[in-house]
Amino acid sequence: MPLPPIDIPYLVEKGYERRKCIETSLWYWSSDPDRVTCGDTHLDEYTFIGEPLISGFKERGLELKNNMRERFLRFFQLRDHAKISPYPILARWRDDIHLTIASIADFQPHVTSGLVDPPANPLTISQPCIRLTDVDAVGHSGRHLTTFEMMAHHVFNKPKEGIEYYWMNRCVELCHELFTEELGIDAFEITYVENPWSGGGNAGPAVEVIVGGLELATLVFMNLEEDEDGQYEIKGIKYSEMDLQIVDTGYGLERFCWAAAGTPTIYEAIYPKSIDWLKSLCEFDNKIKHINIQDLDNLLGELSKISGIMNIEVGSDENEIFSKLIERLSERKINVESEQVKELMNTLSKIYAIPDHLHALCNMLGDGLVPSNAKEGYLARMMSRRVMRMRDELGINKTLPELAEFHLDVNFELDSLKQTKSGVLEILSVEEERYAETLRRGKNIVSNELKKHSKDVTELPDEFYFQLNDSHGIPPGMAVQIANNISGGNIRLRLGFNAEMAERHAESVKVASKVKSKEYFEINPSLVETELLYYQNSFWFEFNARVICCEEIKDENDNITHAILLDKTAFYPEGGGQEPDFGEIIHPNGTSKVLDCQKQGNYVIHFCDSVIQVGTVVHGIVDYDRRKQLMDHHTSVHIVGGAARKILGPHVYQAGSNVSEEYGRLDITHYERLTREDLDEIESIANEVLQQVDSTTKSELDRKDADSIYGFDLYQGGAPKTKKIRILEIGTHDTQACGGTHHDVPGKIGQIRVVRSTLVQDGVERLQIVAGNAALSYGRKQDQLIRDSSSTFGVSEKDLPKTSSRFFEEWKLQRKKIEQLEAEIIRLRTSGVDGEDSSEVDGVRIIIMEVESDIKQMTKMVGELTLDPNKPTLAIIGSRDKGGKLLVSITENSIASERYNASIILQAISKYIEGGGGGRPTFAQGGGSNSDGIPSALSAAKTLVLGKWEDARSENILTSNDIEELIKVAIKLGLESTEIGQYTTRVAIQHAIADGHVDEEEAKLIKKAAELAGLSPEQVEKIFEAVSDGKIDEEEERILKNLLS
RNA sequence: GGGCGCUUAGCUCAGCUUGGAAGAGCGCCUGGUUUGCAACCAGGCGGCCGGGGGUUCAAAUCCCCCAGCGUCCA
Repeated sequence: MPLPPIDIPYLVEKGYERRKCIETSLWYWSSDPDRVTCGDTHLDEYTFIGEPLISGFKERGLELKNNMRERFLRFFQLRDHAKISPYPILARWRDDIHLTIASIADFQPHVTSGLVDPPANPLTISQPCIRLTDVDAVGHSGRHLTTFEMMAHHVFNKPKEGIEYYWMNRCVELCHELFTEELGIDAFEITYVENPWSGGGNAGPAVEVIVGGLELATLVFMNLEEDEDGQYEIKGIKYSEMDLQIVDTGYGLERFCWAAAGTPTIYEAIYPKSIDWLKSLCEFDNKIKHINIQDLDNLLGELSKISGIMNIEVGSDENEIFSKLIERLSERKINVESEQVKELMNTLSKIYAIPDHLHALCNMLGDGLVPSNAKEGYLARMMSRRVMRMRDELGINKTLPELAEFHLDVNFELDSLKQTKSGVLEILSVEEERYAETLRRGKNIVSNELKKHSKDVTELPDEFYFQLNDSHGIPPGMAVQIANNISGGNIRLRLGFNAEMAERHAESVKVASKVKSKEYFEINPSLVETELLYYQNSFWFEFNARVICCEEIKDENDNITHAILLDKTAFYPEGGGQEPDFGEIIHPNGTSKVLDCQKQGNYVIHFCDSVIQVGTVVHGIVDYDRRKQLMDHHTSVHIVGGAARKILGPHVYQAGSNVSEEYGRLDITHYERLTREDLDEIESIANEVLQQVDSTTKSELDRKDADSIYGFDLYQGGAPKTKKIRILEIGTHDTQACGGTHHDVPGKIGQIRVVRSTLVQDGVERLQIVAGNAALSYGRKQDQLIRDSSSTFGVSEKDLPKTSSRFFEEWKLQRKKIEQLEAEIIRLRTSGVDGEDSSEVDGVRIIIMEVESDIKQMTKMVGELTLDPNKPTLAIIGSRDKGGKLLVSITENSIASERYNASIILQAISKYIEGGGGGRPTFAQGGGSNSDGIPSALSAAKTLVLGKWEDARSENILTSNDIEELIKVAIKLGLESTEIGQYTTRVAIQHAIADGHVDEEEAKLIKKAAELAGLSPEQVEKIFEAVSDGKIDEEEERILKNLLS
């Protein structure tokens, strides 16, 4: 069933009525008898523009925000709410969102799930938030912001435990008092709209508080949780009541300020100095001079009123919006042209959006975020690029750090930031450089694309714009501008293109799959949870315990056969980046090796190589050397992390870590590459800590207390998921929540070396650390490397760098020398080919030879042979290299290239090496798998090109089949000759003699042979007559044999 | 987390569609020109075409895998 109607006796008392909105059909409460809408419809325009609804606030900007916030918080403090300091804007205590998007986000999921107590109850807070979903509307609508403060009062009721502070009625009462008594808003202007809220697995009735057409607050009464069998249904999802009943309110600080200022847009209320500054920087007055607008403020006010009720959404058609705007304006007797308004809005929207974006950016960076091309860091990059793009479009000649510095000075309380001002500016300066690089590359790509089109092209392919945007970060509008700058052309973007692109992106969005934690086997929940001895003392290595479960299992590691649970253990299971303990378990029937150790729920599973009887008491022994080394590395990781933060700045945050026996690995966020000097400094500080900090402090605190004592930098190892938090303090150097095992005395580590750093992701550097014994053996290994290398060179260790670079230089010189000599050999080889390898046919030099070179040298050779146009040459060379290589090359544009075709010749001869090949008519190469066929291939070439058909037959190198094939090729090439005629005739005669029979074809050939043999016409005729009867007698055979010789 | 693009000379990049002798511009070196510099002219040096597999006679080019970088979207 749907939620029941809301009953608010307090409002009834105050003369409010519950009515149904004629536009939205939502139920709302109002004390204005004439009201027919809920207040938040396209019929309700802002009533406060020029006539502030909240009185008594003359100031603007930061001061206005400060005073308004103070009024709000004090109001609730005076009514039994504890004031809570705002949480960070980066929601690092959560792993489902990057940014804090609402005040309630501070308490999710740990408090809202009931796991952890709230920091106070009831409480009030003003929480800075960032929401980037409507980023495109910022500056255009007059009210959208990406960054804002959500003021709130929260209550966490637990009726079952008798904890009940207040619920719906009192909440509305507080809200109503705040608006009417504290801020002096006319009750007639306020409507309360019922609109159930749901999200993130929770839901409940909710009331939107609309004042003067603007939603100033939302009061949510979260008392439902998602439940398939639940009795309530909201937006198709079923819910049931939960134990916790939460009052979740949200009051928009900036909207309060706007309602108090009555400025045309929200931006003028909160960023007035920035807007004035930007206007003067881009010479706004000059820009709008030609637009000829009489009363700008009036126009803007009306525009804002209209756009406030028009619900401008991203992707809606720009032209349609503007024509509607013009229509509405003319109804108000303001006559302007569409183009004028468009131009004005295009400029103003950027002037409005820049301070908003800078505010979000400074908030993020101020909280220690490092820009990146992935994850939360990308959000900062996106915002900074938006700012730079708008700045460039306005023609403002200021760097990003300059813009940010002004913004920080004017709109921020600097001491509230974690990051230093210079840190923020330095990071932005790096971002600006990277943006310039992206732009430069983009220009290159556009320019290359233009080369593909004619000069008067007016449209570029869609695919080009899509790719330029998605892969190279250049939006279509900018691409067009760049293109026109380069070509001076008249390229335009197709209408509706941007909307199409947004649609395309929407299509490609897929739902991310949830990762399930691994289950090794099903554990009976009645079994007692494992008592963790390693937390009681991290140097507890031997213990007695009782086996409570032994399960036979299969594992990748063949030696592991059984999973064993004990009632208590000193074996540390893999977790928090620390690898598991190994060791052995001694039991009455022998000793089992512990080869792996994992945690599942609250159980520690020991993976062993043999069975142990359930119920037996066993003695566990943890491998001390391994554990000591793991602790050396793990504690070192914390020490190095603290040292890096000291050296590099407060933005250094742990982005992951891994601890093994060989080394420790620590990923930290940082905005530029680390130098060896940086690493040396970090290393030095880390080692100082070993000297100076006598002992570490380990404690276990309630989440609520840990948050308030240490703050949220505590959770660098990941979002905490438990009620109790284990904390490791290393003096004043570093404090972290960590479930790993650690030294009590840091000095026991001995020494720490930061071996190297690598970039694992944009904005994340990985430090590799060795400590304790691993540091010692690392040093030894390094020494060994140097000893080995220097003994190879036969020099002392200190001469190694000098010697190795000398050797390297010499090696390069000698390699060059070898190449030169090889070239020389080729020249010699090719200049001396006039012997048996070379001959001449009708003015073309023919070179056919076998060489002992690879294909690269061969190509150089034929280059030498055929590049001279004064010496028309056909070169055919073969080599036995790699299954046989053949190369045919012909001097281009010469009589040789007219006569021969390299590709055809190559194909005719490459079959002798059982291969193939191809190429151009003047250059062809091929290879095969039978290098012994090279001589046959080359003599085939000789036969073909030199016409030595007789030699081929008599020398018996080629079979008659081969020769017949070659003859076909010769005819294809147009290389017919007397000898081909003679040869084919001879073959015909032989056939005739052999089978004692002559057919018509053979007869003709024999006649031709006779002619070519120089017989007189009479003799020829006689022979022809003799054989043309189809039979051959003895006399005729004698004549034919004569012919053959 | 997902999509797309890129990786070739010291630098910036063509070449890949359609496999067949690795290119251009800048820089560097030598020479010419010049009082000298810049500019110009001629010549030269400089490449495991990111790594690994595969297809093919033949791969910078086609296919698969990996890495790095970039970029858009979550």
